Amino acid sequence: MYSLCDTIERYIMRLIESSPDQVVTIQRGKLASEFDCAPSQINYVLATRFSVFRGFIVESRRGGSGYVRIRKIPIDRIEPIVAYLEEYERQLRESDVEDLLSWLERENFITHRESELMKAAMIKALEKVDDLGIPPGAERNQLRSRILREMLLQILSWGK
Amino acid sequence: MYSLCDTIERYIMRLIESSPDQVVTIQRGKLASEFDCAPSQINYVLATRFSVFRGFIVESRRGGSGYVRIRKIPIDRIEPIVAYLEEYERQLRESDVEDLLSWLERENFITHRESELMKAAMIKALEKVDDLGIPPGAERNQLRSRILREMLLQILSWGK
DNA sequence: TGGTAAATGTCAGTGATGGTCAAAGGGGAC
DNA sequence: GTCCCCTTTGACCATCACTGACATTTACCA
Repeated sequence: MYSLCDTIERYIMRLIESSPDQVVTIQRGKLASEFDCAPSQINYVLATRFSVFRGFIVESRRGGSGYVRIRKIPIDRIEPIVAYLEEYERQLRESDVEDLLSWLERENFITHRESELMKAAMIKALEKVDDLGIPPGAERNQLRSRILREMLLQILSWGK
Repeated sequence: MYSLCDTIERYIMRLIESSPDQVVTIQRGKLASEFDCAPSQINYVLATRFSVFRGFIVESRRGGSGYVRIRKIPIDRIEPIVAYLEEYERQLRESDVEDLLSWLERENFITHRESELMKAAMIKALEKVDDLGIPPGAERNQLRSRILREMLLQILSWGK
């Protein structure tokens, strides 16, 4: 039932976890031929599974001796996250929210239950509010951001 | 006389019961062709027989290697929440929210932190959303109600 | 200096899933 | 027979995985 995408994700994740610095450097072409897939498939995995909202930073270099480096972001303070969110407020999609929450959960800022609660408020509750005059799109994403912002500030006040 | 709906229900139920974790993962298309019916029939079965109110959680993923996962949840003493949920579908003032949350907390349905999170989403976040075209009053109360509803459903799925 | 080989990035397109909703179908109570 | 509620279907939509053509960047060497 696992897709190739899932398999590659778990492979990279294992590499990172077994690294002392939570960093791994790979070569896109080599990895692609190991898994017998198109090189761009690796980019897809990186984009969907190792995004900033999931707590990773991906750097790369092209050309001769090029590489892709995936780094797990260490967080011990949550303020930078709030700042980051305020900067990108207008572009916060549902999937970004989900990714961020699972990151916060993984880092023990919030419990699984708290994550589920927040998801309910920011995703489920906003799925069908057209009748309240809140159509899908920018406006709804902004409302979502407001709710997230307040909840994060609440979490911030707890400390870790 | 069993309907197709009943047959599929019992089939899924057997799968769940014979699973150690009370979880089963299926593919909508495959199941539909096994029972030689429209795929949406599966959705109907899920919606009518495996709802939260009957003690199940259904997750799914679309696209290639998509799936539908049905999980049985332990439910215990959740009737008061359901009752509240159905009664207060309409509108909720801030004070209503406060009252409900302190009750839920007192009854150990939620923790203090969870209560604070919910307050952040339903009170603080909705204090200044005029610029998003959501003026104070009925409309905002309805939005608050939607958020509460989804969060309560989430709590309900946890049991106690 | 400039050209070439070797990497990675981007993006739109395709196929495979599952979701939604309105409308048709069917069986029992009366 | 009629009505009503539950079932069942089909058309259409949304999402996800994956690919391939093409673009961009870099190192190295003549």
